[in-house]
Amino acid sequence: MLAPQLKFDIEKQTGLMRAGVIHTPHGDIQTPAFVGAATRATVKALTHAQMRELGSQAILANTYHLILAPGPALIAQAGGLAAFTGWNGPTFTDSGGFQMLSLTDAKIDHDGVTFKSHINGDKIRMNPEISMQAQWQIGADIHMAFDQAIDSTDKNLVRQAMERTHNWLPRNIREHQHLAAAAQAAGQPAQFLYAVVQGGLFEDLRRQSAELMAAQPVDGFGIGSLYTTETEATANIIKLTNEILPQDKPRHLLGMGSEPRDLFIGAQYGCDTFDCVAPTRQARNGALYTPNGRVNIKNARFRHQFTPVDPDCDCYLCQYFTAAYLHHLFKVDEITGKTLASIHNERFVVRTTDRIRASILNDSFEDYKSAFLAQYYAN
RNA sequence: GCUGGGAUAGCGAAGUGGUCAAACGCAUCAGACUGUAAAUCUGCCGGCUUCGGCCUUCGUAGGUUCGACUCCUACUCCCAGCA
Repeated sequence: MLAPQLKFDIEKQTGLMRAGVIHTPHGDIQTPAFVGAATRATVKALTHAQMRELGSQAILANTYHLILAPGPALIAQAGGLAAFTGWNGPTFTDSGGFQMLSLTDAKIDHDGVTFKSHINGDKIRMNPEISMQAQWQIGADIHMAFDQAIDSTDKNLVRQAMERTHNWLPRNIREHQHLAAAAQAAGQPAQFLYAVVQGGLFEDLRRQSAELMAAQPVDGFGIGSLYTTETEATANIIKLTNEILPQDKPRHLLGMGSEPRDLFIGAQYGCDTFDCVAPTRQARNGALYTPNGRVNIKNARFRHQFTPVDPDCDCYLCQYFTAAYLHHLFKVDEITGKTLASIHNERFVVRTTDRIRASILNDSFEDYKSAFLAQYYAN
């Protein structure tokens, strides 16, 4: 019995760039799409209703965090992530690999990693099998293979992380196939696996990694460990990676989207989905995206601005509230301010990605890109 | 009226002879944030500055001392207790 494949239709392709639809068991994702970061099974400060209203199509939760609480078994009991959260739409999980980079207390070895819980000091052991099992219990539509994320310019370290990721890949796949077969036999919905390309900013390592990944029996690909501000180098890496990866499977650019130009770069060079914590994190800290660049709503100049943050924005914040009001909410630290700012930023990236999609479909991507970037980065 | 205690930068509060433009917290003013240990973190925070310093400050006015936010005197105001 062959496990079902993740269905991905490409509607239009221009060079590496494409617009398509990913069909998940919980609904379709029109791509390119921005996926909301819901690390602990919620997009911070936002309800699912708000996420839907601003046009979000999918969310991404984190296996490591859900292992800590409430535990994968409980989410399985609840019927899986989509049901547990009430989101009832397409979902992704990250594998826990990023926490090898983001958490200082992570001891990495050949088999996996041991985290020391920041909550109570518990040892949390993760490896490909544990991550796959946890992700199957959590039950997102799309899983990431357990990899090692790294942010370094030291080629030896980057190579080491890449080789570790490569060594872990067959274990991810084997465990995933095993769990997929069991689920299929039990009549449960399918879940899908993306393999993650590593190699930092080194072209030869990226090629090597992409070539290995391209040959795997997986449903799609993640592109990991790109955190640099060196835009051109990043663009080049994404491009050469996607030239190697098979065209008919979706690619997810992991964690990139702190800067709107990341979305353009990603889409232009063949990525279909993106996730990033920046829109919501920065929103909570008062940084709002506008077509003319980022603004800090806490700045004194907004105290008396009785017009919207962005008069042309169609989000709930800009439709109903002034910048002066949001400024006030931030100054007195009311939670509503964080919510409104998060709606605005999330809407901004979702809308921008939607427009990128539209521009691909009607052959105006270059025009849209240059106009957007010229305005956003004018100063 | 008496007896104690106290007055330090926007606020609160350390400092009790020199290393004090003055700890620390808050506020102010800015900055950062890329598969979220992030409602977090950083800088600034008397004035001027060629960023090396220079100048003016610790209720007010005097005094002691080489040197005072720190000791003495008087005054002003605040607080507590007693009348």
